[in-house]
Amino acid sequence: MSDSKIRNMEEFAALSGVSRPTVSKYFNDPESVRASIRTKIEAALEHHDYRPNIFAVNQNRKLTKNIGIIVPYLADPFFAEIARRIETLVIAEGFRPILLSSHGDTNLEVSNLEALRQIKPAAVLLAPLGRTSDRQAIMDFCDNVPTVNFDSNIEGAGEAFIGHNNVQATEMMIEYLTRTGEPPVFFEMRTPPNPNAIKRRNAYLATMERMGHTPQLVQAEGEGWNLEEIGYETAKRAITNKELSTNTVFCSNDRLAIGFLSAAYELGVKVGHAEGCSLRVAGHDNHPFSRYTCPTLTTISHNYDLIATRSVEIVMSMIESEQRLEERPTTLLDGELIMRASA
Amino acid sequence: MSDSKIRNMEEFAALSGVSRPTVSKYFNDPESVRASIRTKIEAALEHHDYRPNIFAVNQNRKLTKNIGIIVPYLADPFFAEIARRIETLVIAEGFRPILLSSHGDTNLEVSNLEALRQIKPAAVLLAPLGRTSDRQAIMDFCDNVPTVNFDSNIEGAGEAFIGHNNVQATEMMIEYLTRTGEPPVFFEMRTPPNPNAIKRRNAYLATMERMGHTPQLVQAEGEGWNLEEIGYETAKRAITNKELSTNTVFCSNDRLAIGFLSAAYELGVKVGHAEGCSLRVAGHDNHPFSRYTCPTLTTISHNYDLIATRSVEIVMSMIESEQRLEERPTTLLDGELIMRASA
DNA sequence: TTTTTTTCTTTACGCGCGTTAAAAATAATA
DNA sequence: TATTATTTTTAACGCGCGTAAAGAAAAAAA
Repeated sequence: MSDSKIRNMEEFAALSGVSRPTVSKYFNDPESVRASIRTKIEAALEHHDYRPNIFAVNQNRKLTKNIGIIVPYLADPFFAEIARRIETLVIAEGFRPILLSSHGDTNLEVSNLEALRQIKPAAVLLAPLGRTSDRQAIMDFCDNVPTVNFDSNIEGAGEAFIGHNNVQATEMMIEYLTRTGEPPVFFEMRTPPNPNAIKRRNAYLATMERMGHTPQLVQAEGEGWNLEEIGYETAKRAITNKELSTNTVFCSNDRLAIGFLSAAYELGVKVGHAEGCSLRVAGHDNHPFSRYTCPTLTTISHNYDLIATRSVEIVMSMIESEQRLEERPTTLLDGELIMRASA
Repeated sequence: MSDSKIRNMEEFAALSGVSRPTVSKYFNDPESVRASIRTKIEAALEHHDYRPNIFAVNQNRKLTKNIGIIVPYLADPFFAEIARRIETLVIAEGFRPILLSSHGDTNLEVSNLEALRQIKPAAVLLAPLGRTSDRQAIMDFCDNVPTVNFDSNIEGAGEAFIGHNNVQATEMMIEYLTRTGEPPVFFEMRTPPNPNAIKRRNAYLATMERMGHTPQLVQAEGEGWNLEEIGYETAKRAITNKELSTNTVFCSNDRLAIGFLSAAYELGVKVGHAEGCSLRVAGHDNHPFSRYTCPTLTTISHNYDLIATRSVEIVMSMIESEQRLEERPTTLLDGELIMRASA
């Protein structure tokens, strides 16, 4: 498979018996050269294992074959899972994904944007931090790089937004919980990092009002992305102090719910809809681990696959059409109720 | 902060009143130019926001400021967490981390290696898939790129290895479990993807023998990285069929343990060392979620920070000394017993 | 076979920056 | 102030490839 190392395209062209510009053409699109030539080049490739220098290639192109992906916190399995799917799709489309995590840090998000801009990506998929994002930096970035915003909506940022239909999902869960028992208390952070949480809170309040129930917000005080810990501590407090006005708790997201379940277990409070349980707990997101909590967590699934697929679809259409979208289409994906043991 | 866009270093040099070669020198090391010149350049930077074209820079350097990081499966919180720490350290050292996940796929691992090679990284931190890795491809890669192997040891690959002291950790846990109750059964996959698992199995067998207890392996048949599911299914089978010869289970890793706990809960088997519990379960890895399982998981912590810190340290010393290491130093980090409620 | 169309080869320039050698300017030392 | 050491400027080449123009060759159509 290999002989001597080849320095550059010039050398490789000589070895394959084809001129350099034609070889260059081949590497940009193998179909663009005649079959006979293609055979020659590919035969040479078998013996010499040459690949164009990626830096030289990118220097001479306005846009590269890179697609940037920024997520707010990669150690969160939710984003890890979405990133994984997006990467796979991007590779299948023949692009190279560049995955960056902001690790919950505003400055890192900004420098991730700067790093991507340098790389001249064909497009970027951006899931911003949300509340703590540097809005101006993001808007500037989106002016220069074709971007699709997903998960956390930053109004006006990017050419399109793909996110969750928090209203539909929240209504559905409240309806379910109320129909099968008591209306829920809402368990959340007072200052959540993610705007989805705000939408969910408002949807909770509106729905409860509409249904004629009195809402109750149980709020955690913490900051940051250590949501399980925040949920755990707050749940312990709320249960111990008997702060919950009903026997049903709707958590703003699954990670808080996981902390809640841990606290409940520790305090000997049995959770579930079965006999002998004193509390029901539901979550939101269908976290990869929600299937294995004790009890298994009733939650709302936001189809990972669809978010990934739709985002990549839009990005690809942007790249192909080579122009920005006129309006800013917003896709809100409906959630699906995942009924398990906890509620 | 910004005026007109600057095309290249030539233009920026003109604006700052310094010659281009000197500006180039400045960007490679600001300390290498006279203070008066530095002031001029930095003053210009305030107004014009110019940064050297990364492709042109890298094309003209043998090595870049990139440091590659490859992990086998980023959606696994264990690797997500390690990757996060490594990234942070790498950035602090003034390098740019390029994080790639193999998503459990041999071919993707190989193409990740190829992608990195193209990028001419200063060094690479590689956590391979393990059993399913293409050993030859990895060895070839390591010949060409200075690499540090961590987590899964591929014998002879890379300039150094940093991993877990599986023997010490396993012995410690068995000793603890035996001292506080019955000796454990070992719960694992028959064909684990990761070589650590094999080391742990062997350490279990050896330690049990040495202590004069009869070992028992309870093995899951699954393949792949969906460990919680595999643990869950196998635990259900083992508990239902009463396959466990003692009341204590030592899981090869925390993700299997999480599945185990879920199954036990579902079957109404109380887990823990407290009164009224019929089973003890321990894990291995101190998975980020092991703190929130029900009951909280007794496990062995492999200091994330140390793995990340040591790996980056070695990489940096390799880069600075500009030469390969003579031998292949192997660092095995001792585990720490994390006593929680499950055992 | 001749004409037309398509594709390839040759030649050459440009991308933005690293780097070097010689000349010029500046700083440090005597 | 004169001398020496250090840094900067000027000028120029090279990195590896994209790309454009003009002529040559091959394939397709007449």
